[in-house]
Amino acid sequence: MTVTLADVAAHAGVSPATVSRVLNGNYPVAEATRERVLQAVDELDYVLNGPASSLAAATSDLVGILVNDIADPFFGIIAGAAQNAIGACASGRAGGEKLAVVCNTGGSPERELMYLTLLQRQRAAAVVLTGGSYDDPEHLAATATKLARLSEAGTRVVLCGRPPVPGDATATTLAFDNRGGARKLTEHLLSLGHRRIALIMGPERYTTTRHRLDGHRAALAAAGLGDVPTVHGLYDRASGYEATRELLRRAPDLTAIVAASDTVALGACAALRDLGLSIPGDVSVTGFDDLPFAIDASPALTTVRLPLQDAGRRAGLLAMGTGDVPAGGLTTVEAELVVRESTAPPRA
Amino acid sequence: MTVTLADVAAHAGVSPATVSRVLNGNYPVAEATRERVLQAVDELDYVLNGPASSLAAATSDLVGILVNDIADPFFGIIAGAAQNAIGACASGRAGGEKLAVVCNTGGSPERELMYLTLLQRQRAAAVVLTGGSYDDPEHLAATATKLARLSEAGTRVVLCGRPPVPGDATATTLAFDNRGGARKLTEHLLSLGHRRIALIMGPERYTTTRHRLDGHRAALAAAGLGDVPTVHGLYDRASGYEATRELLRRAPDLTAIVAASDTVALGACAALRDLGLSIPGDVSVTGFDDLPFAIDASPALTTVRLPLQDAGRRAGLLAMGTGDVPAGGLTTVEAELVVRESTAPPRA
DNA sequence: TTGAAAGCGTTACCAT
DNA sequence: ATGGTAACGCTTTCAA
Repeated sequence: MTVTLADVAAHAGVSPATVSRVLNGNYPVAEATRERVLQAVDELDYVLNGPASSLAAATSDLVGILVNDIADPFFGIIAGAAQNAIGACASGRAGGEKLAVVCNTGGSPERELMYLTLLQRQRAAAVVLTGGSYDDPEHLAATATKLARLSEAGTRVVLCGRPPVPGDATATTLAFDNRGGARKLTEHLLSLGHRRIALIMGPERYTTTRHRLDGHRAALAAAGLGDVPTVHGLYDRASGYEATRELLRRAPDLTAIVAASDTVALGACAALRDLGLSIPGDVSVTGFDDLPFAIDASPALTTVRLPLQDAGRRAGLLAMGTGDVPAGGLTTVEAELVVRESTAPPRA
Repeated sequence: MTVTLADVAAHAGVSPATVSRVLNGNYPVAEATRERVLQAVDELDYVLNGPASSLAAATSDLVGILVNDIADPFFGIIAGAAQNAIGACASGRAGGEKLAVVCNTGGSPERELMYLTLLQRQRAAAVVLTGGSYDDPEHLAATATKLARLSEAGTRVVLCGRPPVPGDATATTLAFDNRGGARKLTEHLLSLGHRRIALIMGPERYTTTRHRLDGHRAALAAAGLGDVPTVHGLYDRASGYEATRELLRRAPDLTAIVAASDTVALGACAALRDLGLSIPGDVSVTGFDDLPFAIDASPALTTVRLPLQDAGRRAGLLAMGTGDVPAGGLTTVEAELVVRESTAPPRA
């Protein structure tokens, strides 16, 4: 029925082993034989049987990239960059192509574990976890265990913008400086003269949320300010919308709002619009580079994308183990918040 | 080293065959045996070997969802919906999960074919193609052939918002009415009084671009208007930005611009901002529901999401072959453009 | 209801 | 440089 490697071998007048070697390009094969085999492959329209190959080799060419929300461009950019980087790693099996795929956890710990199990089942070559994680001891332990199993089985683990796993040295970690980023962002707002600032943060039990909150508070404390109005929500547009209305109800005289992400900021802007507040002027929202008040829209976009793509590229390369690993093994890039500063003027 | 099915069998005091049956839940197994096996699985922390399973069964639980641009929320929403739908198909027992993954083609025909080959190699259970395709005879033929091969090999093929493949009856098609949508959108702008309209379209050789262009022209012709300023670009933000500057250079008195997608519209707005044109007032941009001039922001969001999610849900279900297929076998949903009407007033 | 055994298509080791 | 051939771990008839 379907064409097998043996068929190709017969057609080319060589042994299956030789065909395998040609396809994988790992062992030396005479140029003449090589061409004959390749031609046979072409003529028979042969496609390697992945499962069989993976079974025999005890590894597959699948790379899973886990994201919290596939509808959020933030993760899209990271995932795309990682996918490109991985695709560029033309090394390994037949054709060298890795199958880089994106898995959407929806921010659910259960789904995350499910995907990890599914990838483990596939004997994935690597898994890349992106974004913060739910800061629950039980889930953290379960994840740590699962990642350890994956490592043992030969799957490379990469953490991108996600805190390192406590007792694990095998995972490659690409950390974002959420705390430092949040601090700088807040300092920036303060330097612009803002004093009545509010925060729309992510879910309370998220690692990124905690770290950023630390940073915000540090900056505020240094400026002699105490706690500011804060609302916790999801990293989505609806949360930004609701949070903003809630914040302005509680503190109508705000001059600046910090949103947890671009998508959240979009919702915040929609709320301001609905409330009849213009932007800029009455209230500034920081966190998104595509809004009217962002002075340097184009440069900002570049600024945002470069570090992220670079992060993705590195994550991809590290995932493949082909190199370029900084000496420390741990890279820190600017927090996303930092590169999205808004320079909107305070109200008065 | 790693735990195998045989190990589980030994631990449970049954044969490998029985373990397999329990795991797949396809054959009747005595309840007592079943529990014993499940317990052994648990105790040994056994994870099925996907490749081996796929090899023996000649099929895998992998479902590939191909998108043109993973950083575009439009595709993110579709992909997420499809993934949810597929995940919800908990057909069997602990082994019933499908591995729904997203592949980013970047709009490149070559990458699309590469991913299809990679999925074919994996003996994927299904592939879902989303969005328009490059309208080149050679590429179309290559894709058609590849999809035919996939079908033959037992992989279900679903086209979501993508034109049907000419000589193919096996693929499930979920079509978007791009032509009708574009027509209605244009009519809407005309009914608001706009006469100086410009178009930012996608790549010229894209199927969706052609169909939409047809619709726009039909509406314009019916209103006694001839060709309007038109620029072709990619479906991304930068294109929207450049195209808008170009259009306003050519026709400074425009009152409305139709963008090819939300992302393109974002770029258009950035350009207007940089040119010192306020929104709304001087120029209206249609195509995005998150901008200040969109009157009914929240309802619009709902309106947008429901049909898309529904589309995704159906695509997923069809992909799994579990049902709910409309009698005709072919479903038509509103074009994305239609549900994103803007009601911004014309300039004067 | 359960067990035994024959594949499934590659890879990799061992010869040659 | 190439061929022969055991694995690889599971599914699935066929028997019992």
